[in-house]
Amino acid sequence: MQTLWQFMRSHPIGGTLSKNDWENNDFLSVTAKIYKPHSVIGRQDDDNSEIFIVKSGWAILYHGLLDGERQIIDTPLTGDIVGFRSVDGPRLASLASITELTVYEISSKELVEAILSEGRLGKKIACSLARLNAILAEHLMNTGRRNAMSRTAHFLLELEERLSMVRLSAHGRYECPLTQHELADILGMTTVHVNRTLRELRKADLVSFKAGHVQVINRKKLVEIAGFDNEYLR
Amino acid sequence: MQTLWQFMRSHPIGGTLSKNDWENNDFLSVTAKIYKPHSVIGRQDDDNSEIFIVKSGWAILYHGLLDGERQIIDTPLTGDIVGFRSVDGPRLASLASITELTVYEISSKELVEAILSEGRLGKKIACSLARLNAILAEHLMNTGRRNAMSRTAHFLLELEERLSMVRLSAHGRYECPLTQHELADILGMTTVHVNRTLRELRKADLVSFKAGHVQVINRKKLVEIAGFDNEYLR
DNA sequence: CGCTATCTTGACTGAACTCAACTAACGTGG
DNA sequence: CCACGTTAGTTGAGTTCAGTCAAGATAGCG
Repeated sequence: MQTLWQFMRSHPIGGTLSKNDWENNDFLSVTAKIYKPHSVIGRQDDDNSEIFIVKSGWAILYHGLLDGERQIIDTPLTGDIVGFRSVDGPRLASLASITELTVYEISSKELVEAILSEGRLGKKIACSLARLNAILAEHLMNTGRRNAMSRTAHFLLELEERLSMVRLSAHGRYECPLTQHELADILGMTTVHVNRTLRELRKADLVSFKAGHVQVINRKKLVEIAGFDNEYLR
Repeated sequence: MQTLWQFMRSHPIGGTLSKNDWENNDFLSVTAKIYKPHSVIGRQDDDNSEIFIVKSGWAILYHGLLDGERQIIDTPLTGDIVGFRSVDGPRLASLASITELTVYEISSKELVEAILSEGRLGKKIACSLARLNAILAEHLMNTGRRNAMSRTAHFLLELEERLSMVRLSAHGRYECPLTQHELADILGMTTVHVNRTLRELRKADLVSFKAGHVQVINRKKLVEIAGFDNEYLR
């Protein structure tokens, strides 16, 4: 059992709040819950209204379409908020763990009440949502206006940047537990084409993705063909 | 010159606040500014940090890529917030008017201060951003996992729903001042293909888009091929 | 050791793009 | 008021990038 102030200090939401700020607010308690790899944490269309904040591990947030296809909306990482809705209602997307995943689970109603009585929390949540917005907008450019190469390159660079911010990447290297199939559902491509594209990227000595390990080889060129600008992740 | 409470009562952000709620807060004044059709209200990469709230008219929020392509992120409508960022920094996208456009312009810094001192504002902003998130996620499904037909159908249904909420659509009819070229940049397609797709939709007696006028003809079938569920717009 | 998930590759297909030409609508200035 | 330029929309022919289908390789696991 922990209070929310602990979350507030986690990256990338930032830690401008001291523990003291929250002493009168520990009614807003959160439990850190641990899930096994490949478990479903929250299911699309379900009515349970918890909000999740990722503490550690990899997850995917996805929406299944009627024809059996799915689109992965985002890969929430440490500090990211999932499931906040503008109104009461069913979940719009499912959250599933990829690795072992630790999440804070907060009652939606209690979080809203806490926002009402503590402006700093409202600000943090708003900022976090604004950042997610920017990420989604960038994914939209990816699927809408970039070809397979530049799209894949862009996403791998995004991951590198996001992971750096939570100390999970350095020197262009990081662990990425996503399968090519999952990558395909993120990028709006087929598994087969993801495979070919990764081969191309490797052959061009730009970036390699093998056995869950990503290594940026030629950052300058990669950034160029991806049209990558990290400003949106700040 | 108006105070922000006026905005708060506008759809779809909802009007749970009374004028009284804001009497001690009219330091947060906002000016409603009117722009001519096809003017640029805020430019990508610029450092001015106003936040815009659309009062009336049509606008597009877009991001230009290096190769001259652009992706339209959203078409903000009455009540929608544009330009809120998680940190200080340049604009991530440009905002341009399509029709005559009236927007409230609010200093980013002042808005954040107001959020800090008034929880209800923070809640409203957070909810508004969460809704935008849901819209972007849906656009992502569109470009990532739906074909031209169902993608176009989906967007036309989204517009119908969003416009209904601000009383600008009824009985499946609404005015839409977007060109096919703009539609293409929203949907991640080419102008030519948008044209062909609209013809198909018309020929199948599903929906017609002619001369800025949209008419849903067979809603049931249209919803079906689009895989449309309006829940995300609530 | 066999089962299953993941990855890889090749051959073929097709949805959407490109290029190009033409029509329609509109505005504006001579 | 018509001539001209400009923007928007339309259509056809040919191309291409990514998808589909199918088969095999690899590897992790119970």
